[in-house]
Amino acid sequence: MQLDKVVQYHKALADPTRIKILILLADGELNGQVLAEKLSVTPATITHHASKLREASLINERRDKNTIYFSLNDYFIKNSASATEALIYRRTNTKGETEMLDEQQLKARDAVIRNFFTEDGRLKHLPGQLKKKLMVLEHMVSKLDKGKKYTEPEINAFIKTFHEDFATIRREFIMHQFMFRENEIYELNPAEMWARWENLS
Amino acid sequence: MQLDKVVQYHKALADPTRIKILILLADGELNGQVLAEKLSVTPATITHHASKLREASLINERRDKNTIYFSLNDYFIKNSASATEALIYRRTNTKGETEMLDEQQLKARDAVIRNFFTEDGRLKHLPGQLKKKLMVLEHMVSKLDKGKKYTEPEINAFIKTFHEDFATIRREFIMHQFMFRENEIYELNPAEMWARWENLS
DNA sequence: TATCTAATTAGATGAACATTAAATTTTATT
DNA sequence: AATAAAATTTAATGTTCATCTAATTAGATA
Repeated sequence: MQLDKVVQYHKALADPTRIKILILLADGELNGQVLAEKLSVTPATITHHASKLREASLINERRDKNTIYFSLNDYFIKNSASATEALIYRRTNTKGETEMLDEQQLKARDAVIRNFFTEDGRLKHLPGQLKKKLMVLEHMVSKLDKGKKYTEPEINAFIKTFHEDFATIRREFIMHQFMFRENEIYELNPAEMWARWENLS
Repeated sequence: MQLDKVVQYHKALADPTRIKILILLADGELNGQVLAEKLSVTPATITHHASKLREASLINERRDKNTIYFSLNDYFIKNSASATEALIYRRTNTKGETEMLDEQQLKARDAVIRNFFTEDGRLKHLPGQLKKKLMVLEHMVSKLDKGKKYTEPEINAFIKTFHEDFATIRREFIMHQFMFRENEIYELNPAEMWARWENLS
């Protein structure tokens, strides 16, 4: 269940030492000893915090000889927050207010789809802007069957009908929780798809 | 220091029971007993969690006779996350991606304003949709002087130039933190107004 | 005033967790 | 093979915290 993920993410950020680590890493990668020095704690403490940050996908690690350098996983930091929101405001838009803005939103989405896909339905490239990217991902994922389980090669093949770089896009599917992965099997997130980017805004 | 605030906010969300409370409140206000019942905990536990959520400004409370009803503080839930980001990445927006959607957002806002106000600037009614409501509230509040202090009758009179139901709208101002109230004196929230709903999207 | 209901407080318990020192592991260097 | 450097693990300690029960407070009603 995704509740655990959200809790885990916030736990990771619910400690001053860990926040300070992230702030330090925002200026560039650092190794454990240096972090320990700067924060006046022992290396063991850094190891401890690093594992929590790693489990929440907030940092990356790179080994060079004996030394492990930590760096921010900007991507997750920027996007995990919206997962909380999406969890809290899960329900679809209940009130029947279908006014102009909604129509414009629909138009905007169509424009984005037309803009980022070719006539024969191939993806040109992933949008940089979060909201547009979500629209694009949602468009692709909407072609999958709800409830059906897919193997990784199947998912790869599916994505390749849109774009060569299946690895990146597959990662985006997971990261934005359009899909779940459980022991090598992929499945669509049962939540309403449209609610995703509409509720974010 | 703002680090504490950020840590406090994430601590508030770093517990499954509290997340569940927020999810329940997303469907509308509930009192302590009902929450306790739905979550299979004692009322004392709810009191405990409510105080944490309150300290992080994630919920509002309303008293009716013996009963206290809790509701979401949507505004804080949506915006506190970006405070974390701002703390970690002190620098401003680097990417120059100014594409179509932003322009459409501006157009959309204008459309909402035109839609909910008459030609002579009166408010027809408050939108039900959060985003639109924020636009409408911001539009009104932008006519007030930043830094100036207002008495309650002054605020009421001001609101009545837009709409008869000053009580509701005044409450909305406070609830969505466009204004502060401190011993019967009202004042504009010094935060940038535009940042408010733009950051939501 | 007495009574009812909802909420809060106080104190207790057990689990989770941040931190450290000391021992161990990993990887590279001589 | 021996040594050095960085990271990790282990075990211990003290703190924070979620939860409960029982007692108390606050507000409303009869």
